[in-house]
Amino acid sequence: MKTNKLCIMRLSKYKSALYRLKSLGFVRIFSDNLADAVEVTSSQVRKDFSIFDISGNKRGGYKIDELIEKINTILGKDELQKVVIIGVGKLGSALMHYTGFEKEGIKIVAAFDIDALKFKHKDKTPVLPLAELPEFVRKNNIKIGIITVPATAAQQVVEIMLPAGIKGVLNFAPIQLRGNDDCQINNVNLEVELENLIYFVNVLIKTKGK
Amino acid sequence: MKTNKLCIMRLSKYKSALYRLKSLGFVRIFSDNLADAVEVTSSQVRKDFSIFDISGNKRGGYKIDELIEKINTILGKDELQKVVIIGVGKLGSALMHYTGFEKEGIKIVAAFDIDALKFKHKDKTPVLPLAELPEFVRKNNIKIGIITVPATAAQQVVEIMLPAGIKGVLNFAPIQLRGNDDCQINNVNLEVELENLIYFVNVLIKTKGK
DNA sequence: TTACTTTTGTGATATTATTCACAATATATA
DNA sequence: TATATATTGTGAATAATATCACAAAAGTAA
Ligand SMILES: NC(=O)c1ccc[n+]([C@@H]2O[C@H](COP(=O)([O-])OP(=O)(O)OC[C@H]3O[C@@H](n4cnc5c(N)ncnc54)[C@H](O)[C@@H]3O)[C@@H](O)[C@H]2O)c1
Ligand SMILES: NC(=O)c1ccc[n+]([C@@H]2O[C@H](COP(=O)([O-])OP(=O)(O)OC[C@H]3O[C@@H](n4cnc5c(N)ncnc54)[C@H](O)[C@@H]3O)[C@@H](O)[C@H]2O)c1
Repeated sequence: MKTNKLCIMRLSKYKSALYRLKSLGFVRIFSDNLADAVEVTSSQVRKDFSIFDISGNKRGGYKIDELIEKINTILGKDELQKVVIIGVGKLGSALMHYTGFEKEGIKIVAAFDIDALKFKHKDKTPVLPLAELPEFVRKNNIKIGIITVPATAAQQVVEIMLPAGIKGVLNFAPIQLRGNDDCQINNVNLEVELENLIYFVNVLIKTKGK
Repeated sequence: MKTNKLCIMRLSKYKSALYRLKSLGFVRIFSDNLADAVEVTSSQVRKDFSIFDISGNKRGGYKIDELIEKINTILGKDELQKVVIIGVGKLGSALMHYTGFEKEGIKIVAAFDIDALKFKHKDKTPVLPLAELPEFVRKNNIKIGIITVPATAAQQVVEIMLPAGIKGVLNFAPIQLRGNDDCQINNVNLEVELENLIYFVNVLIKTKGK
């Protein structure tokens, strides 16, 4: 089964579009509609589905509920995903208090910091000393961590997370982190995102003549 | 000149690596070193440079300062980029008070909201009523906006930004926004990023046998 | 039932991105 | 100076990804 990152990202987007379409009263959907919603071609949608043996009905399209179910299974969303955050600063606390992840079955169960002023042992989502991370992660069988510490601290945080058993990291520090074969590290680099946008806006302005 | 999004993103990453290498005392650099820093192949690095007619010295590599300069020119970073934020909630204010963008020549000059409690007319980076956005954007010749409003409000915010002259949008609301030919909309969808990570972690765990 | 229409599912094809591989050449060395 | 060596720059080859295009199936209508 050939899969790639972009294809998996599209599956997420299809799902999100499906929830929206469902809430609008749709029960069945065609590859065309989904394509419009996610801004890809309809053959892209069908090809993606075909990779995962998702099939619909010729002429009848796809049943939204079944489709959501199937995509969730593929994405591994059968059970609640527990996630920890390391670094409870501006960005870390925004993410920590964001409720939008829960509807996707993602729950932030704890956060960690080295600044004693941030500790909140008794909160619903506690903020704990970084030193307690390994034990917490092992006890609660956590696989995923979000890094929102300064760039200078990020690699050293990874070195603590790996032996603790973390298998996936979403890193917001603007630095390329090194994992190992047992751990997938994805980076969200907002500086890079903004620079990219600026480049294409400049191209746009130039080609359109202001 | 053929360019694509990934290539531009790599340029940003090269630049960021170059700053780091420079601060470590390096003056010249080889495609190999950059490749390591950004985790791509050295031929990828050279190919990217070749697309933009960036050339080094056979056997002598590239001079870091010149390289940074050239990349900045390509990325359109000759002058300070002024950016506005719409939606001063948890995420919006984290971004607004983040100082890391300034070292990249990106300055958040104002933010907008509809909640009167958020307004800060006198702050260094003011928070203004959304209604004032068109005038502010025109007067200050702003081209880039960051959207951090709830998904339900995001499209309507775009409709206000487009006629005001915004040419590039970085959208954090988990919804596919529609722009037009005059405006580039890039999405940062953290739900999708997390789901993607979860997928690949599951694959990893399965293939490695726990 | 039959004819007609719509939409899927997927090989074949086209496009795009990456890597290979090596001639050209700048630098270092003796 | 000549020789050896490392590194670039880039076409050609390969790999990855997306689109095309159409037969097959399923629904609709008469
Ligand atoms: N704030 C933003 O909007 C934004 C935007 C883009 C990127 N980032 C990146 O995200 C990261 C966090 O940014 P921020 O603005 O929230 O920073 P911040 O300074 O507000 O917060 C950083 C937090 O990390 C904690 N910390 C420091 N070292 C630690 C360690 N070794 N272990 C655990 N915790 C540690 C600090 O105590 C602090 O609470 C940075 O790498 C930044 O570059 C932030
Ligand atoms: N907080 C996070 O960590 C996080 C993570 C992922 C995605 N997001 C997305 O980012 C967006 C913002 O999230 P948040 O947690 O900061 O939300 P929030 O509720 O804390 O803030 C939203 C802000 O937008 C303002 N607003 C609402 N409608 C507006 C309008 N029409 N014009 C201008 N301002 C308006 C509100 O007054 C509020 O200040 C949401 O779309 C959310 O889904 C947030």
